[in-house]
Amino acid sequence: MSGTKPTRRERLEAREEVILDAARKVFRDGGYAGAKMSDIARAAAVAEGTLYLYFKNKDALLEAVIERFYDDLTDDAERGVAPIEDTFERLAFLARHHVDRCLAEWQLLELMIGLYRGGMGYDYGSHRSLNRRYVAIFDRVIREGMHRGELRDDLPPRLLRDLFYGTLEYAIRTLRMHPEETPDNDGTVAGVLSILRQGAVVPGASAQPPSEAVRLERVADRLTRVATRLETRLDDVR
Amino acid sequence: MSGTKPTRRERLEAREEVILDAARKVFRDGGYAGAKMSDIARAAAVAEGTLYLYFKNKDALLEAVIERFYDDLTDDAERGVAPIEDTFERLAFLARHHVDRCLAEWQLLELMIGLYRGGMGYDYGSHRSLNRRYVAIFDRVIREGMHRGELRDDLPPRLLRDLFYGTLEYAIRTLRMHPEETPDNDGTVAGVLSILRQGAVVPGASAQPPSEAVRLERVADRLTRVATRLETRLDDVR
DNA sequence: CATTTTAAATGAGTCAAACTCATTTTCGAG
DNA sequence: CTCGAAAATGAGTTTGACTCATTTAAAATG
Repeated sequence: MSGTKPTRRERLEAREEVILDAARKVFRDGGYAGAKMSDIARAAAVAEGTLYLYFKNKDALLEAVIERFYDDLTDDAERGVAPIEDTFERLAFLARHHVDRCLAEWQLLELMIGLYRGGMGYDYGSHRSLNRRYVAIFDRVIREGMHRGELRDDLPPRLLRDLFYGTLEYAIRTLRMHPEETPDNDGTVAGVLSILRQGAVVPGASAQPPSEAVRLERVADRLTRVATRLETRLDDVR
Repeated sequence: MSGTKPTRRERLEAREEVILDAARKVFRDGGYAGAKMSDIARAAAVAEGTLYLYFKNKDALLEAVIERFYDDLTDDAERGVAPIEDTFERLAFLARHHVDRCLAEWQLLELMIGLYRGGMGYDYGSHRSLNRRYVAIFDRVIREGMHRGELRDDLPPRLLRDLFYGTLEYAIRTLRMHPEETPDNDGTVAGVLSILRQGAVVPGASAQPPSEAVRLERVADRLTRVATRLETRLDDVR
């Protein structure tokens, strides 16, 4: 790799990266209005006009930045969920992941929401597809949970999604707004899960004194999981 | 009232109202970037410079508009909750009210979120106190519900608040983003309440936990379903 | 290797919109 | 009616996004 002269295309892509990185930083700590195109150009060591060769305008540049953020978020979520078996552990991971990442770069998140500030004839399309891919991970977990009989299947997944991400993002916003209070992300995540558990779970799966009924249900859980494993194996065989 | 010549102070306040009304309209259907100060001035039948006698700058004007929106929202919520006795009916009212109002003027809502777009050294203070007053209504309902023994009191009200408003606002955003799907506000509201009900209610206070016999039957059902799944798979393989 | 052609980069210049301020208008008190 | 202060005005300034004629670098050609 080193030693080979980069092709034209490679040079262009590298420069785009540089610009995106610079823009991300400037947007992150300046906000939309605070981020001047001239600042971004300087940070990327590029002339101002050059920015417009790579991105139509300031909005398009911000959108590209957000697209990258979203992509990273999605990839990491996907990788993180993959090895986890239990539905609730999966949800716990997704919640943690979302909160941690969004807190780390919450400015970008707010910017993203702000991008779609009314009117301005904006094209939601690209954001929609990003969101769809991210949210698909959650949906898959939910669907599988329902299929395994661990989750109530009379609730639309859409509602669960709104509840899950809505609660988390609202909590993040609340948190950023009252910085004097101690964060307690764990508390938030645990709380959401607790409500989901006792609110979206097939009745009986909760703690309590482990009655015979509950034990039976746990056995059923285990059998369900075994079945899932078998199914996976069968898929492999084929 | 009519016939009396307005005092100087009254005239000033009236003019401020006019400006605020104009600004609200222009912001609402132009968005932040789309709303030009000159448009607002024209809509208020006032010179551009005059705007700056009443509001320090564009941001301050937007903030004032939002403050009014929030105030109205709060007053109506307060009035609406007052005569209702039952905790869940109160929550249902608050949810409905929030969704309806926010959908009607969602542009303002997004603008509000957007106002606090990073950096720009903005003072969250005023928004915080607005939010506090609005949210206090919800908190009161929750606290009373806990006191009456209708709600679990091991959950922090803050979490319930994040869940309630977070879910609703996320749902609203989802809705605005996918206009092809049918709205179904009722569904959303009902869903949130259902989850709250079965997730935040003291067990036994409302729906009794199912009897052991019922649970056994459910377990049997689940096992049957598992078996069916396995059989299907095996058939596929063969 | 020299030359032509084509792509990429530049930054001075344009333009639009937020904001300022010297001037004018309005209005009430004396 | 007159004067002074408060309020309003809009032409002018400033700022920052965006354009485009020109320059520079790279690739193709012979």
